[in-house]
Amino acid sequence: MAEQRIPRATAKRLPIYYRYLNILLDADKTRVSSTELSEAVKVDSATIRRDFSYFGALGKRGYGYDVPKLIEFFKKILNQDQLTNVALVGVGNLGHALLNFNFHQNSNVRISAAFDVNDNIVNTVQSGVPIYPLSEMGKQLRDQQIAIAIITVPENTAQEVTDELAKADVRGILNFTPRRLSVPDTIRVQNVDLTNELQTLIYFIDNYGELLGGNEKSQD
Amino acid sequence: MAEQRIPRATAKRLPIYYRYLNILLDADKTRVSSTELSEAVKVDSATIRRDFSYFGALGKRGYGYDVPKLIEFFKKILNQDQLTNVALVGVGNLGHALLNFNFHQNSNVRISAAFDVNDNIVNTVQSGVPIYPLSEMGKQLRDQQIAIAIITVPENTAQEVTDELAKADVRGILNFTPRRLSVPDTIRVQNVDLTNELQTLIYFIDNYGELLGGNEKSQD
DNA sequence: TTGCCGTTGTGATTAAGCTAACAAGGCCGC
DNA sequence: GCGGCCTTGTTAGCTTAATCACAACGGCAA
Repeated sequence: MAEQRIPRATAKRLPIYYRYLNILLDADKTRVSSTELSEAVKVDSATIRRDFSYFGALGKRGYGYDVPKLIEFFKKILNQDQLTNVALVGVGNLGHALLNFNFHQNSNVRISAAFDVNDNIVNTVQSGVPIYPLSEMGKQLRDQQIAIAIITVPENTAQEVTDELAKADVRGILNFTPRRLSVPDTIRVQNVDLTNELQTLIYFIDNYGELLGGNEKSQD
Repeated sequence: MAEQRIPRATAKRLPIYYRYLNILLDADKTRVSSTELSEAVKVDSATIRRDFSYFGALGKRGYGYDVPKLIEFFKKILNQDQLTNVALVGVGNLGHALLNFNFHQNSNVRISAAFDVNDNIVNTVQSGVPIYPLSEMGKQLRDQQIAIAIITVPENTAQEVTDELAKADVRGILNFTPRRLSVPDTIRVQNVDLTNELQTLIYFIDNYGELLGGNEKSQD
């Protein structure tokens, strides 16, 4: 045990666990085993037990895990006990959809400010979120203490926008553009590349075929 | 060498390489080194060389790689030399955005059919794509020989829709819902969970901090 | 209280992936 | 045509992650 760092792979699974635990609680289930969890989230039960064990002994042998207790625990771990405000940069096609996307339903996150260059929407409120001109981005981010930005701008402006975000001391970027961003190492980038996902999927289908056995394992 | 199977991690990077190579070609660069590529796509140069080497000796020592040659090669590998039609299931908020999303700009993929339950849009054409009622899904998918589906339906209908897709012999699913789907092992699932991405990003920021060194490495 | 049963937590093993480092070998200037 | 230089292709070592398998241990019934 001894307070070691959580493996990256484990960290990526935490939100998945957290969400399913909440589903269980909604269904008034107060107890769950790693095997049962495994079925629902498609992660090997041993992996789940190991993941949990990084945080100490959360379960009881012969019994399983206490759902409310786990939820309380992960809520803190995942910072879900406080609201996180994020910014959206680029209110085009995809950006608009994200404004309407209900992040708040499943998590304690909301888009609290958006930025764009389009004069038709700048200084309006879209889906409850104020749209500011891009030129005010730095100021607003600092004033509102926003540390996370989602970027859905045209590919060719992505790096430029990123540089601005860096100046405003943003700490994390969720990047929907296909560009791989250059950032200082104070910033963490998470890429969501839709075209890539599709191409990868096509590749796997054409080349891995039925082989590789049950795909219960290894989604993504 | 000897015709082995491409590692999963490599496969996921192929579309990234492919895209950047096309950017190079557009800029009339006909030659590139692994080091140069490395900077652009944020992948270690040794990893790139290794990735390429799975496909044989594509480069020339002391020279680098021939861009057009690589593109031709990857185009075939990634099935980009022929159009891939995909279906969209669920034309709500996010679904609409995907209809407008220009997959075709960066890849030879297009959404050629969409399905929904909403009578207001069923049997209309949205963004150039015909919307069919969900009840016709099986028939249309078979008639149009569509093997890949994107699902952007409400979470609680996701599994149900998936089961229908399975019956229609779909081979791949790009899943935008937070549910982890159960599928027969003829189907490959790729999950895109936006809430998860954000939560993971938040977790990393709060817990990994500046440590971990340069983040040029290990995005996603 | 006792003993069986079920499920955890974890050591050991295997698998997958990344990166450093360098010999092999082609390019290019002279 | 020759020699130095550059960049590949690959071997080896290392790191991370997944999985197996089981002893430890708490719950629960009698």
